[in-house]
Amino acid sequence: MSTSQGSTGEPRRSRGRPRTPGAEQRIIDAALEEYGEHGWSGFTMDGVARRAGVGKSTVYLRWQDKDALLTDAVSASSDTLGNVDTGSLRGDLRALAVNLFRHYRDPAGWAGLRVVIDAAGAPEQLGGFTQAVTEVQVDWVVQMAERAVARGELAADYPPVEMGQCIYGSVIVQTLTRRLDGRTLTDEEIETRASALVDLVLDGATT
Amino acid sequence: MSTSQGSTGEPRRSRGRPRTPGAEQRIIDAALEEYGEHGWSGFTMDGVARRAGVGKSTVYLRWQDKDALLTDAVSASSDTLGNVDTGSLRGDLRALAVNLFRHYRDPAGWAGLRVVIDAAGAPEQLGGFTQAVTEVQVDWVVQMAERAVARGELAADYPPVEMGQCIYGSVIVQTLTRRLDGRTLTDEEIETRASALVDLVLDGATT
Amino acid sequence: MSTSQGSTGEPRRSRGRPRTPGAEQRIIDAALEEYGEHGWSGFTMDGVARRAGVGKSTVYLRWQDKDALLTDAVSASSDTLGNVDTGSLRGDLRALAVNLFRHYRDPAGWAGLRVVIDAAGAPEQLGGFTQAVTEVQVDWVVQMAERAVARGELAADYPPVEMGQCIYGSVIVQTLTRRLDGRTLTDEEIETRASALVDLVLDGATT
Amino acid sequence: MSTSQGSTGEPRRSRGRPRTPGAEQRIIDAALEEYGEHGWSGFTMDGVARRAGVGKSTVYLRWQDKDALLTDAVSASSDTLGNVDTGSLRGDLRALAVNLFRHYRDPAGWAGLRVVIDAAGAPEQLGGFTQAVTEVQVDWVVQMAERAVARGELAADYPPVEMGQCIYGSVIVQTLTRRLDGRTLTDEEIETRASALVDLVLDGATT
DNA sequence: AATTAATCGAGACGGTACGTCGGGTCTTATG
DNA sequence: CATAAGACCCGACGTACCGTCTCGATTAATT
Repeated sequence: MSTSQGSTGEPRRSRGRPRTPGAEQRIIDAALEEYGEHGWSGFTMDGVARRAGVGKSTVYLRWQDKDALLTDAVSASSDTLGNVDTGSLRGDLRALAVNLFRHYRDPAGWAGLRVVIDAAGAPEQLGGFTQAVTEVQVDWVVQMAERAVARGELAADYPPVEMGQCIYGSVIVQTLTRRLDGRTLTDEEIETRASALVDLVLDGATT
Repeated sequence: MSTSQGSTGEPRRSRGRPRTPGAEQRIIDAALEEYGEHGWSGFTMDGVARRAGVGKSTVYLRWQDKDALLTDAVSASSDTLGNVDTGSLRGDLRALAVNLFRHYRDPAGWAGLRVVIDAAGAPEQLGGFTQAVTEVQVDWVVQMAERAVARGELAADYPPVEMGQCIYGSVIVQTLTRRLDGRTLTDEEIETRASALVDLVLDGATT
Repeated sequence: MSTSQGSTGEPRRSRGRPRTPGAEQRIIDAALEEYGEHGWSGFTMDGVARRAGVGKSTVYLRWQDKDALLTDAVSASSDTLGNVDTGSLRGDLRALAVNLFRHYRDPAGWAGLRVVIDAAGAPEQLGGFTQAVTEVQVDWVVQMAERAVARGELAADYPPVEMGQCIYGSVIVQTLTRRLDGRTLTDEEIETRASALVDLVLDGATT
Repeated sequence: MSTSQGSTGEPRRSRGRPRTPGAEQRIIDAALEEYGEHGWSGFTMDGVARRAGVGKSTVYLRWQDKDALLTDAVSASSDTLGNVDTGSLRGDLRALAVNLFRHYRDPAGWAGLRVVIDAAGAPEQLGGFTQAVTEVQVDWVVQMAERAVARGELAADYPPVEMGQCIYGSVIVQTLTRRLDGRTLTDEEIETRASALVDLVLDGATT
């Protein structure tokens, strides 16, 4: 997901001094912390560099600009949200919803949402990123649904994409609403809401 | 929704030169156009003032800062989204979903979403606004559901807030995804998706 | 000599807010002080702006870059060096030499010399400036010599430009040499050296 | 004159890879060319290293910093300026003046002047260098004068230092002025000016 | 009619952050 | 070991924008 290097396991060593190993991660961590503390306006490249104990040029050597850094920092923390397999569709969806609630509860996850919105507003520049974040998350639901179909829990012709969108979107809206009064959801609330959400999506409102 | 003055139809004339009548609207239009063309990073107050043919002080006389202007410009276009009454719950929800899709399809509505995200990230500053935008939209669903309960379409104990969150959120996620490849949804697609979404919410996935 | 405005007494008022009157001078003073304290490497635009109590944009609104500011600041302090008229050629030249010695003794004057050297190295960019500083100073000697010719002190056909170059140059070289051991010339030394210099130029070495 | 190592012809071989033979000279040449083309502001160590086809560390291995490199590059070409003996004082001085004119005409010599100015501005760091360049040059005049005294051309009590300063300084000022219009002196002009200068210094203006 | 006061366009102002660049140091793989 | 390459930290550069301010010029409502 990183902008800075291809994932091809190229063992080729370049000539000069190699890039400091820990720097990448230290910068990303610093970026998330800075964003969490100061919000978007107050998120400074100088601040990130200082907190990471790194020169600004070291940051700009790896990321093109502020957006690219935040983008990368943010997508690093949303990779494993959907890696669940509880044996039942309802269980899988509940676990996913809980993970999503927790992810968007903390500033890093929230920052990701901000970046996604930006990216969608300027798709020619950041298009690839949003795909990585958004569609991947919807995809997990598709995989869960396929397992459910294989188990006979779900009709084969049911399009699961809409379910994913509902769950993903509902979590966002609820987090949005909940952040307004300055507080965030407790773990118990998250469990309750996740169950209600999944029940609605699976059983419908008119049952 | 304007920040600058109460809506009380006060006919009282102040002493000095009255504010130029068209200015308010010209500025809002300019703001939406600038945002639509350049996105957030590229949306500058100087740019808005120049495009509106107005001095910067004229803008700052009416809005406190950049956020307030964008907020106002944006929320002016989202007031009537839920004013529908088709006689059936399914029809109401479909109409609402269609309106939401259309709203978030153009840059003005999209900008609103960004402002909401920002506001939620800094609730102490912009909290009031997000309430106006977010909860109001969910509220419409509540009213629709109440009418449906009165008509006997829906069980009285069913909590409609989740339905609103699902619909609202799903539209957001779908718009997000759709903006990625540089194109937006056609009206036909919107109709199809709105129906599918409402069916899912009303009937559930496991029917 | 200022880069920022023509000297034509144009009473025409421009439209916006007029430039703060004292700013120009405050910035120049700050520049000379900063240069005097920290030298060239250590002479910072941020430092100048801060010391002058002024934003950086205010500085860059008036001067194109660092060089232009230092150039202007420096040439402002060398305008009256040759305004002397003692009644005799020898007296005039002595007064000029004393003034030059004193001028190059303090950091502001010295900075001017550096700028002149730079300018001569890149004449396409700063050519006009060096003329203002260098040739004007030589010119003073020409005027002194003309007065001397009118008084009958000097042969009419004697080219005075060489005299000016000798005096100007000798002061530079002596100041150069003297700054090496970390100390500068006292006023008495200046008087002595000025006399010796003028005597040499007027009477020659082989008298 | 190199900063990096004594000139003692030590035939002792050190242990590792020997220094690339041509590097020293290639770097010096590159430095002079870079200075000649871009002037002081535009003279960068990266540029020198690249032009010399050498790593930056190779440069810093031999010279302590930018000043040291330029200093060295520059002083290599000013060693033999005063090695003249024509048999008469007037002839010696003329030859010296001609050499000086020629020296300061090309960028290398000019760069030396710039370095001298810098050095005088920060004597604690570069003091030794300026002495080497400045006083040595004045010294030549002293030696010429001593020979002249021995020949009976000059009164024994006449202080020759002032003569040297006059000649040295006048050449600088004239070169300064001449570089302004983008052109430099021709050899004929140099001869003429050298003669006029020496005549002034030897015979005085009031003869 | 004269006065008063709010608003207007324009643009300078003090700040702050941007992304770039250069200096001088450090750390590798390669001779 | 020395070298070449180039990443590293630092800090200044010149630019852009924010939100404020100060002008002269309008434009009513009030004297």
